[in-house]
Amino acid sequence: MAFSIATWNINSVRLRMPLVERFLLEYAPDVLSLQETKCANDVFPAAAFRKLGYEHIAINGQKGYHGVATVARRPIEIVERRRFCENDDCRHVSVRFDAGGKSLLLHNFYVPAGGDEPDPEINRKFRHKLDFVAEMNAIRAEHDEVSGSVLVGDLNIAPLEHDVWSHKQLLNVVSHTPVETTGFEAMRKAGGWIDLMRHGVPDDQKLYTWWSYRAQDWQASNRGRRLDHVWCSANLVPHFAGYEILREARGWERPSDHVPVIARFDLN
DNA sequence: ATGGTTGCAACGCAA
Repeated sequence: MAFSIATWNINSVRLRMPLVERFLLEYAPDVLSLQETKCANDVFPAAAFRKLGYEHIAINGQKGYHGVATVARRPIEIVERRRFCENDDCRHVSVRFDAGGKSLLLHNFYVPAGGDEPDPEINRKFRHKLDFVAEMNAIRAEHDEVSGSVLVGDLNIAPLEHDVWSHKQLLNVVSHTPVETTGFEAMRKAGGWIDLMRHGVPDDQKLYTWWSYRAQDWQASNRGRRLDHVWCSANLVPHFAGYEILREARGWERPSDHVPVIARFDLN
């Protein structure tokens, strides 16, 4: 049984609902996790998702900032909206659903961006980001014979050298500093998570999911970063059937600065 | 070396 999970930082779900519709109609993932929905739960465009066949919706939103949502064609059970760093930011929602005889736990994360100054002593947003990633150590890739875990989202860190357009030039830029990338990879491994976007892909192959709005021509300069991720528990790796970074979506009208990533699995 | 853009919401802040 084939199924697919997509993740996309949409940068305002209400503003970009036409792009979401286009994406769902063309690619029809079974499950879609969104980040930066930027709206409170009572104004989330649930009716539009239902009309597109995504009748099962788990949201954790707030007015104006952050916010995550997972929508699905199949029934999903909301598991948790976890708080991190003892504040009320809406940055996580987890759901459980059945797929091909297995019960899957799907975490959807929006990790703090961290501001511009990569010094936790003078930049509280960077401190918050480091603390948030440290707290993610509690999120483990739980699995047994009948269950598995997937973690997706905008994690706002590009961990490997070729996850950015220039390793050297970004070493002191928030998202690729050694303190971030080291803590990030340690957290991932401690949790038992597999980085599926690098599974079977050479480490020296460039992978980007985000291109800044500030470039004059994002396509020509191609100064991207891999900020969006798909992880899973080890027992799902044999069922992984490949993935796609939807680069073209960066060129759609009024785009998000992130593009969707679609991961495919085959169970049974 | 610097500044470049976008969204929210209604000013500057977050990204």
